Amino acid sequence: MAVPSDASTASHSPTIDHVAARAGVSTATVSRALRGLANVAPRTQAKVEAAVKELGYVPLSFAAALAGGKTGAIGIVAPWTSRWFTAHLINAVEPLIGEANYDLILYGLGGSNERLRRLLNRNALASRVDALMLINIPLTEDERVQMKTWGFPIVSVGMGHTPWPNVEIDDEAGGRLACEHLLLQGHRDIAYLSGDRNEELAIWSNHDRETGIKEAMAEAGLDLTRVIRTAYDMRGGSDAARRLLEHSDTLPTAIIAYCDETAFGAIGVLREHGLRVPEDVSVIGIDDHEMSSIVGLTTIRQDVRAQGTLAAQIMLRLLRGESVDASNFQQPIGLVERASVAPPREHELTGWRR
Amino acid sequence: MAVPSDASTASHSPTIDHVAARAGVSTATVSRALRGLANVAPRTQAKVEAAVKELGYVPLSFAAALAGGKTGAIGIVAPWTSRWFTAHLINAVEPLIGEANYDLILYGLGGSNERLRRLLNRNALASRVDALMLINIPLTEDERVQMKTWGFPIVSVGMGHTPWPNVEIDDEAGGRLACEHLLLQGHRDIAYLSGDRNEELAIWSNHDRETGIKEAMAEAGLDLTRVIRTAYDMRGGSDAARRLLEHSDTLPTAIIAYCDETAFGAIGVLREHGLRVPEDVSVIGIDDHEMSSIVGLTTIRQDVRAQGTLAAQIMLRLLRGESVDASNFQQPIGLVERASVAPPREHELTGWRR
DNA sequence: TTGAAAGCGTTACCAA
DNA sequence: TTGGTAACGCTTTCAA
Repeated sequence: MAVPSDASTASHSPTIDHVAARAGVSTATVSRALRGLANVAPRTQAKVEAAVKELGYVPLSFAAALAGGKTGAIGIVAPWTSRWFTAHLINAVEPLIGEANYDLILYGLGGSNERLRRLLNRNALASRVDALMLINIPLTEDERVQMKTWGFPIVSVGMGHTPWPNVEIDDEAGGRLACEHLLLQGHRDIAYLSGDRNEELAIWSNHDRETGIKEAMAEAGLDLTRVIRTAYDMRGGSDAARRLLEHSDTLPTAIIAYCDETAFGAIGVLREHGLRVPEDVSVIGIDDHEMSSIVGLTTIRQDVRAQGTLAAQIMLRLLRGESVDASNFQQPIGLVERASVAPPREHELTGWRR
Repeated sequence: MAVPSDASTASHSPTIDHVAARAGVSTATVSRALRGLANVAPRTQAKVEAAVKELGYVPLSFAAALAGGKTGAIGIVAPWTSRWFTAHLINAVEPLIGEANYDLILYGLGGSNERLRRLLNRNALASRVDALMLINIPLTEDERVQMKTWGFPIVSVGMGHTPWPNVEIDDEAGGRLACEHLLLQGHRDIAYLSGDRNEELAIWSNHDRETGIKEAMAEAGLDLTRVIRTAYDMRGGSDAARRLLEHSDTLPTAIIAYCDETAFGAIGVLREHGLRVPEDVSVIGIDDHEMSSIVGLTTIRQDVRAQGTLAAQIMLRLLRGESVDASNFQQPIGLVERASVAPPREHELTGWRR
């Protein structure tokens, strides 16, 4: 490449060749010096650094990517970006990625399964990032096989896929724990405000929570007969509660919500209908959303931030070529008792009649 | 470039040259066909498309970036990514960006002013994206001048910078509206749970809201003497309320919170101290967070989603080379009355004594 | 420890 | 409407 005879005249950003000319060394040497490779004499290193500073040189990331095969970016694929779990996960991951000097490319899917398929099927992703974090992303067998050919680190959170490491909680245990707490308080008529079958992108965590609940019920000799399917957020919780009130002759004495946001939505509707929580209906969630302490919601706690930090650390290890010692990283959960669960009342409900 | 004689033998991803060989046309023609440029015969177009499909070819974005100068990515710079405003804004922006076939590179700053400076001062950003959206980002004059040389579309939300278009609400009017509502109810002793001076990254919206409040107070012949500075989130609200309770001999009759999340935090602490909202203290927020309807928080509503959509549309227009007809897009706000504001009680506070 | 030069996969220009 | 070919700015041999 031709180096302008007078670098200071350059109208555009300086290139590595300008730096080389300025420092009186070759392009290759600048490249090595800048990336901290061995075999660069201290004096040379200093000259290069000085030239870089004087020129205000910044490497063009995609030129480096083209030549070196590394993009300097990490992709995060998530069904949604603003719901509680994902928003907080991204927030935890982002500083670690930034400090490791990677860009974070966010592939939000707006809940669309079709957008996910398009993203994965075109191999576009493979050339755009050096590593991928999948947040609650289901994969078909074909996709999984194809992604293995991509040959860069993949880490998942929530839904796991062999052979990649996965950070998760035990959703089944979560559902069970929530249900057992209600049973212990004496509840027998329990409803589950579940995720929607059509919202395919979070289907497994929901499935597992439901399984846990069913198991706990079964152990108490009961059936989970009331399951309302709805979206995984506050609005979904409201809709579900509304349907529960409209289509049932009797009210359950307790409600388990897929997550805290669903619980909030449900509580709002219950109150609108003049029902008190927990006097008339108990409600328990899963997550421990910050708002839960304000609302007084009893819930099963999970630590998203810890999950995000761990997933990011694993990813960065893999990017450095180090290995990780397990493929499944299960994070603890626990019951947080607050004010939204109480023993069922024995007398008739006052204040609510269909 | 040499084209493998037997393309099907290619071990790695097919390149544009493979496609060209397969379709029996030149590289240049494939490039044109793929980008939908004019001057490609329908037959040729069809041949190329067929070859692309058979080979599963996907263009390498950074090779295109290097040659064509377009990165295919849009950057979003935001102080935080998980707080209500930003999370919802990103959520609104992201599908529009995705559908326009741009990647979204998220530069979260973890609230760190220093990270912002580093990001802007190295011209790295300039080469990584085709356009930039700044969410509540303050710019020094030097930075602003330098960024003008970047020569690609910039759109901001919240804090605006000439000459770029800005989407915002009138924060001053918001503060005023909140305060006037309280004054109308008869409140005279009002506290403002304000943002922290040290959290430099949202300082202006807070400043404006505070100004609006002061003006409203002044018009009623009052001074805003109680201002507690704290972080812009729930925890900040809790801290501020705690300090208010600990350091004051008397309680204000009403509290204006910088935003709804701050209000939630404050309400939690008030309740912990046995104080009822609104019987003992009225609380008003700004935002209309989804949780506000559950908590019954009176607030000043703003529509984040609309702001995000508008900002994204403006950005995409600019990217298409179209012009926008204004530089300031002010979005409406409005009072939402719920249950957290009531007239002040005349008698002494019961249930709370320092 | 350094330099010269050949790629990396695309776009853009100029001719045909 | 097409093809040949020189960039684009960096990394990576291979030799020196």
